[in-house]
Amino acid sequence: MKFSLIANDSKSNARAGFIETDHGIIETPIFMPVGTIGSVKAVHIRDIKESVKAQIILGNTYHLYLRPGLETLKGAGGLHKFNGWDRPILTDSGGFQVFSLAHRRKITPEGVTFQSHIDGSKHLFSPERVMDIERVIGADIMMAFDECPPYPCEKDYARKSMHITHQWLDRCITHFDKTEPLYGHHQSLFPIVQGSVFTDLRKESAEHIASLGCEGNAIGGVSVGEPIELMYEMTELVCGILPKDKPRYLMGVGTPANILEGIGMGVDMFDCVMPTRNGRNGMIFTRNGIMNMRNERWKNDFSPIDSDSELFADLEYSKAYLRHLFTANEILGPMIASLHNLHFYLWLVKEARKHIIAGDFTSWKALILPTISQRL
RNA sequence: GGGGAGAUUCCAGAGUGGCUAAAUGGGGCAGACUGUAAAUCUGUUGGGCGACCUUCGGAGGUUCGAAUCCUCCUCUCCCCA
Repeated sequence: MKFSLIANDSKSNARAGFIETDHGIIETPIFMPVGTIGSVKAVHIRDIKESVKAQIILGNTYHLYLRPGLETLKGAGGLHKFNGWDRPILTDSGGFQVFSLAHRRKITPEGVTFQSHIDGSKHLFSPERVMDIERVIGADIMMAFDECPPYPCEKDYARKSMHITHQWLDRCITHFDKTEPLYGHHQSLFPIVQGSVFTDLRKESAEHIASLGCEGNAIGGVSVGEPIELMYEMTELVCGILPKDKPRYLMGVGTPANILEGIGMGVDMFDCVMPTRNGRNGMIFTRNGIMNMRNERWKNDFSPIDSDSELFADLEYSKAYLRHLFTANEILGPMIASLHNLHFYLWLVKEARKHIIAGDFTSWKALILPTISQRL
């Protein structure tokens, strides 16, 4: 994997570049659609490629390990072959499930024991095991196994959790170095900065991560319910410490506004379930603001969903029709909204990249931010 | 013609003397959602800011008090001829 920077914004820390992987180039800053179980929910892979124009998608180690399972993934020849996505894939390690499935897991120094949410069976996720699974999945970018602590969280706990994450990281790196890719393409390992909302812990974690010389670095433990100001504060602090010549990935973020702010701080990669999950729940993001498509106000609005968009669905379907699909609980509603939101997110980061290169990112961001954040 | 069942708030459907503006669904309206246990979850749904006012097919009655008991009326459904 190779990361190259082609432009730096003069008024902010935003930068534009590209990542070269064996499955193709990723232009940064980039948004990565989330495809937890090997599917970006409600959207065809073909549409992810041709309409959304995504350059990399996510998969999740925990979910894919439980279902379909390693035998199937190995039999398919890895996730790329299994789901038909031939571009880069990043897999989250299951660290987020340590947080989101907190009531059915137990953390020990060895790793985390999960009780499957599917059939109740017990599974040990150790750093070594997670590396093995991510090798089987075959992701171009493998995330280290971490603990994502909740918010709020006591500082003592945050410190302990961070140290466990660092220890696990050592074991991840050791095991990663000992193992080989299974399908002939290069895989990279990204470590994750933790430290909750405590500046000294974040600093310590970021410095530790920065010293390891990995191919890219991630900021985790954000967007878990903390005030947005704290998320920004932590992101800015950590970006100032992580190496400039490696991609920075802000995990789980976020709203369109969060992403633009993150880009301004020097983040290169984002992922979030928001465009798909909120889309399935009737919320769509546009360059003119945010709409709840279930609201009565769209009932007789026969104008296109988004006349500024180039997406076929945005032009061919009306707001009234999309509202009808949602109120009728018709599956096409979530499909259109998910497609639309992903297309918008990818448009947003592409536009940001364009303005970084053109040198007017900061003024463009200031101009667009209030508009895309408003409720319609 | 004979016998039986029933009419409840937008709909379906509980409730059978006071704790009932009335369970529960559905529908409607609104909100939440940030490395996905999510096509999920939450709130609200007679009027009024309020002490209160108007509601359970219609009219009358019993009672301190009725959607709930009685009388008549109107309408609906089922079974037998």
